[in-house]
Amino acid sequence: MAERTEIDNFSIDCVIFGFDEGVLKALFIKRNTEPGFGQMSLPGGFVYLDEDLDAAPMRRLYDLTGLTDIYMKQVGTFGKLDRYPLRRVITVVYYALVRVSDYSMQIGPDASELHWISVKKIPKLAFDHKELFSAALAKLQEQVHIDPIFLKLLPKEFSLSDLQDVYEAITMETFDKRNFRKRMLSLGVFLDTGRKQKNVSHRAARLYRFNRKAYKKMLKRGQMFVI
Amino acid sequence: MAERTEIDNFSIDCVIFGFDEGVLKALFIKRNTEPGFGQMSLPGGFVYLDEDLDAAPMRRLYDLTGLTDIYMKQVGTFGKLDRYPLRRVITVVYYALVRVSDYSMQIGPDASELHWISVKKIPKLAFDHKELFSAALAKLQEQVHIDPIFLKLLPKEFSLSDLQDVYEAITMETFDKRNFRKRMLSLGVFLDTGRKQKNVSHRAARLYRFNRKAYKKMLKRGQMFVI
DNA sequence: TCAAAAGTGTTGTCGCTACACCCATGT
DNA sequence: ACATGGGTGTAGCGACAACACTTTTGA
Repeated sequence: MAERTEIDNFSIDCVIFGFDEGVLKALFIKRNTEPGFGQMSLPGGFVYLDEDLDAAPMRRLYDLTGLTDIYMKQVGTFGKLDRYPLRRVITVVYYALVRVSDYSMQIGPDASELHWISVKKIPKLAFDHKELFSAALAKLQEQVHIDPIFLKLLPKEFSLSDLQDVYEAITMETFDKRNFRKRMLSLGVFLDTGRKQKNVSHRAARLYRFNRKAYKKMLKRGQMFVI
Repeated sequence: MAERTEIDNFSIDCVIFGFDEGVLKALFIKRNTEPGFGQMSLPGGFVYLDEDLDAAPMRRLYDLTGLTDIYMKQVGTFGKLDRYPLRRVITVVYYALVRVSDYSMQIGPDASELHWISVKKIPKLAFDHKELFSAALAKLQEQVHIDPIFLKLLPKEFSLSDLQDVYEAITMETFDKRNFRKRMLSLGVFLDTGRKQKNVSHRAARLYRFNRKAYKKMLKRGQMFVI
């Protein structure tokens, strides 16, 4: 591949959220270069001069994990003078949502170690990455009421308990099971597949599928995923 | 003033909202340089290398209008390759809220003309500024339910009708007068000053003032300005 | 038979909506 | 006296919160 020019005072950082066994996690890199050697940080990188801004985080995520077609959303842009020690760098933060089960680990050249870490147990991060991460989490918590975010975190077929687990993990609240189900089913966007869970050591749950057409109608009715 | 280095592929643009006689307006510049000569555009400019990102739109607004201490909020960052004809420029959009009555016109060197234009009658704009403007308006429409935005648009003392006018102008909806007042007064954050309008050719309205302490309590109760 | 999670209805309360007329003031 | 906006109350309905037990399945 030919060398491409980077805009070297302009970067992107990604907060990659995944959902794993009822826990909301994010993907971090242990830095193996200075500055910040040995510290955890968000995966990020510079933007190429001949690359759309929104393409940069996608490319970075692909290099890191091999995943494509990932849902990404811009969180905000951070540009304090001292946020990066070597020089002045403005960064745009994105969050991504991935199914951890789809995820295939591919360690790129500048990522010595990748770690999924629970959002409730975030360690000290390099530079101002804690602030970037918090902004992304706050944005996700806003969006969960507006968009069908669970779609990007759950498999195609899922139980209502899975759904509730996602909502509880993101909002950090707990909900009454009956009220939650009533509310979700009343939206009319979940289709009972007739199938059930297999190989579970308890009563098997019904599996549902999201119905996009019904979702469009729901939006026209002005309904949301607010709980 | 000493010359400062600009980051020349990185700019900010401002959508400056004002409220004037019941109409929500935004401030535009008629460009007097190429590219886009003669077209309306958002006030914007480059970021200095030794300047915090968030300081840049404040500086630009000050140069343009002489106003300081203005409420500003980041809308988003736009970075398509072809968005600016001369070269690759990534731009961060901010919106600002000003009281048109406070506003003192000061035309800077690269602004041949400034115009307040109703958000319902936006003309063709230079480059991708229509998209930037629309994003800012959408953000404002979200925020109006969350933050006491009217404070930045109205004088210190205002009538409930003024308040309703602001909400209707921003949301582009109309509300029942009785329900609107009931709702707003029930929040307990508006203090009757005992004063009334002067020199109006109809019954004078009571003037209210916003109570910040009561507002903090309201937030703790989890209430919002949703209508 | 036990453990673990799935699944299921009702009732009360509170908040929202809809709706129409009289009042104060300046011209 | 008239035009203009200011100011007020109620009733019905619908949405949400609170709440506990039975069912299914595999180990």
